[in-house]
Amino acid sequence: MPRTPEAESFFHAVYSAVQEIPPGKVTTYGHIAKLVGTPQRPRQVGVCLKHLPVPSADEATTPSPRFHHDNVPWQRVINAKGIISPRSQPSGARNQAAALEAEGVAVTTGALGELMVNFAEYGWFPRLLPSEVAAGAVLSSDEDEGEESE
DNA sequence: AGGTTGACCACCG
DNA sequence: GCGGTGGCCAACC
Repeated sequence: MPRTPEAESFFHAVYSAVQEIPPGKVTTYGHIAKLVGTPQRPRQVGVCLKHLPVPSADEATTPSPRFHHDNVPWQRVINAKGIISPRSQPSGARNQAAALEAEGVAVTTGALGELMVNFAEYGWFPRLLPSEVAAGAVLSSDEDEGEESE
């Protein structure tokens, strides 16, 4: 859990943004960082997910946190190389891969055992969060899709 | 109270 | 295209 109010709001923003990734899609830490207005801190996005609280260890005694492991689709965030971050133990990445496959995302295994997802097929990279668009943010009509066709 | 680590990334050689 | 570097900042020694 964050120690300072700013950190808490940052965590909050990150979790909200991650919740907007559609099922069956993936994005990157860096993109989430951009979406929340701090493009230079992809690293802290990873920190946020790492510290994602468990749903409710004891629902009766513990105040259920607004964001937790079960309502924030952390598995839909991977690194900019299209690889599921191995972080420290491969088991974690395997677990994440399984969660993605469960929602229809194809995960391929590289020569070195890296678990990869094809951005061309599953990538989700909006300029603005859907919720912000709904809130009235106006985007210029000069949209342009720079989709790299693999 | 100071130093290191890390679910990262863009940039340069 | 790969390896090193700098920036970022919360968590953890």
